[in-house]
Amino acid sequence: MDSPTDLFNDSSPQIRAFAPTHSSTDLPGVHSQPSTGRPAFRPPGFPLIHHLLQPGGAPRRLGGQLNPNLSAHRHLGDTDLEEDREERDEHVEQDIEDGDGVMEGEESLLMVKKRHTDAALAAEWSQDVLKVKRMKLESRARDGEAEEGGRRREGGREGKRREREELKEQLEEARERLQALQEKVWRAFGEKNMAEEERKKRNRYKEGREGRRRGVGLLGEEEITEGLYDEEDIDGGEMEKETFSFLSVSPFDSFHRRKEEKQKDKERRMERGRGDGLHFESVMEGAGLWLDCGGLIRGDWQGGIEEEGEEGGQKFAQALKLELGSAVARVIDRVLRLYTEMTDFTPSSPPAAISFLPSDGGTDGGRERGEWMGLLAREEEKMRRKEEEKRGEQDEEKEKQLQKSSNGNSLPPHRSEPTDLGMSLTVQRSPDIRKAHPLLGPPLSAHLNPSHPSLSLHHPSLPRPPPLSHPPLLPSAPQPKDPPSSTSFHPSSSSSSSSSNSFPPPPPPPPPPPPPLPLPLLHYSMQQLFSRSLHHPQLPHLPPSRKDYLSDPFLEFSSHPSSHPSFPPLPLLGHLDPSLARHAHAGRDRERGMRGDGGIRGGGGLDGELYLTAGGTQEGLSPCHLKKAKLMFFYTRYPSSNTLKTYFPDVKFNRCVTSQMIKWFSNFREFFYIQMERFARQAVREALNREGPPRLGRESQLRVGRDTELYRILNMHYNKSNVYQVPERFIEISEVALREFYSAIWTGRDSDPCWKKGIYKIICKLDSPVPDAFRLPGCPVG
DNA sequence: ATGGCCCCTG
DNA sequence: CAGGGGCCAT
Repeated sequence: MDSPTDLFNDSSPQIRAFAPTHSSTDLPGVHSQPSTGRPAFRPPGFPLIHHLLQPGGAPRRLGGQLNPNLSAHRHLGDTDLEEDREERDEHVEQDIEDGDGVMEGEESLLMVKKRHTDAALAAEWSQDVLKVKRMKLESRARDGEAEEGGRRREGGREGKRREREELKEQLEEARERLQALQEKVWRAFGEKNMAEEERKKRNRYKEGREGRRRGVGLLGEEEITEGLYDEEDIDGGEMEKETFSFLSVSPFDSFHRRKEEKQKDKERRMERGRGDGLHFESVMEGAGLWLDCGGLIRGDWQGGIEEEGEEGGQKFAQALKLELGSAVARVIDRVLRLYTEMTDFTPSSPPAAISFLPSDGGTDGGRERGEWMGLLAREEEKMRRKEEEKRGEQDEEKEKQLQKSSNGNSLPPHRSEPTDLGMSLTVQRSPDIRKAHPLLGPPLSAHLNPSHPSLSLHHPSLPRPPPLSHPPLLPSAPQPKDPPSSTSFHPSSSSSSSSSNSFPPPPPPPPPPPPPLPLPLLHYSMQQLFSRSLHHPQLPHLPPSRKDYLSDPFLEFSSHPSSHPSFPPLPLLGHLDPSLARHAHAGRDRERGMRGDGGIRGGGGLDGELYLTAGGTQEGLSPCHLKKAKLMFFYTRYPSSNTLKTYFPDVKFNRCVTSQMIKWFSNFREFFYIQMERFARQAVREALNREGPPRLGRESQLRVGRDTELYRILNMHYNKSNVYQVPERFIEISEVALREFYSAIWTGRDSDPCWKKGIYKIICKLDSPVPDAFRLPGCPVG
């Protein structure tokens, strides 16, 4: 996984160390492998915090008297960590051999762990830190004394022993505290939700920092050591490792016998040293020594192995602790910086970075991740805060959108299609057959024919000006139909003409009717608003994108050989009506968004339908897809499943979806043929009623001009919003179907139960290619 | 047996 | 427009 930790090479070992894997190699005995050429008492690579994270872990062999509690918590370490550590500090290992290092490790552990405790624990922890610091000071003083004692052996044996005992007591106390903290941590982890955890972590972190600062007041060298590693990440990493090794108990496991001896010796010395006062001089000496611990600890530690190895180890451990504390902080800061930089560069949800953060307070995983979380508490917090902010913003936006969409749902319903159909049907029954059926009457054809050429010339798409340059042209464009002429001869002029007038002119089109599906509408509204909010600011920059996503495909489409330019460019639509423009923009935005994976996307539609989808493709079909399918029906009445897949790239096709879409087209055809049959029968009746030779005006009458009722009905059904120009090809095919039906009815073939199949075959062959614009996801037009 | 289509119904 | 039944081809 790509995490900022990868950028920080020195940190990676620790990350691995936190891995929950426990292998037999973690056993104490395995740690000292001859191949490594390391001393047998080489400390294991147990992460400092590991045992904290695994409270229930199987206790290992007791690691000697010094760390009974710790050993109880001991858990198998991580082989990787061990390996990494093998390549590094040896002095640490030796120092760990001395049990005194455990305390230091515990402190570090606490420092890390404190981030997982709640505020109260944090306070407690601060106290602990102070206490440990004091212990450090004391031990330092003792160390100094010990060094001096090395020179003047004769004195202070008893004092030493006393010191040791004190140290031991303190250590025990620290361990107890640690245990308590650990328990609290577990409880907190189990009970608190993530938000609380994060908040508390922040508080804890603050407190920890404060505690550290306070500690600095006592131990000035901490600051200095921090400075040491300010520029040296490697050193910091080493220090981190050392810290972890301090916690590890394996040295005790491996050499518990030796430790016992040492412990006894220590106690003896402690008792000895008790009598000796702590000299400030020695303290300073020790401090000075620790100042150099970054690089010289080794020698110091080597000295520690000797008679006073415990003391030296203690000193070393303390120094290490100090440096580790600061180094860890540095590491964290550095990682944080790196991480924040990364996140800054990828503001839109850096998955990798986020993934590395255990954002979800998982129980088990959270524990294991917890260590690293602790180390990276700061980064994590920042990241989480960022994420939270992002989420909060998104949620806010979603809520807003939902609200808006809910408001949008309350849009007034618009004229329903059944009304038109019903009107046409009533017209059909009207006594004036000529009016009701423009296809039949000679006067109708006479009127229609002359009007047609002019109508075709008026197609707005043909002389379409550059989208943005000539908005004024739009109003006249969409519907070439001439209202007066149509009304003059159109059947049921009163009702149908009014209705026909209402649908053709897009310039001030009535608000599109809300789709019958409330849920999709909701999604749509949200999506639409989302798109709008996202891209409205981009409107000034639209020209290029518009060209990429809209104009080009539609120009292609317009120049399609099989069809006249029937799809007005979206920019034009935008000028036609703000609402249409909005739809167009939404659709375009959607299309753009759909191309990307993972983005919120959905089918946005003219009638306002969008689906929020999680993946790159949509599981279900949205009203937008239905609309698109209807528009596609203008070109293909019998699309294959492959065709559908080609033109619905944003749909994740499965059996259900495919069958549903096939069913759509089946329904489209059904409606289409029903209308054809109906008008064909009407024409037949009219022709019969005319008493004249039906052939006379049949060819001219059986046509589907843009000014005919049949056209209006079809347009209403497949292009309800009338945003698209119905392809001329579709009109031609409609005429073919109408004539076929008329012919079949006229000749009485309709008596055959399968008489329609022949017509179906004919129409099936008349499918024309779908414009490439439909290959884009979403609706080609709002 | 399966899938596609048509037809009918709600 | 969806669902169910029937038919037909594979």
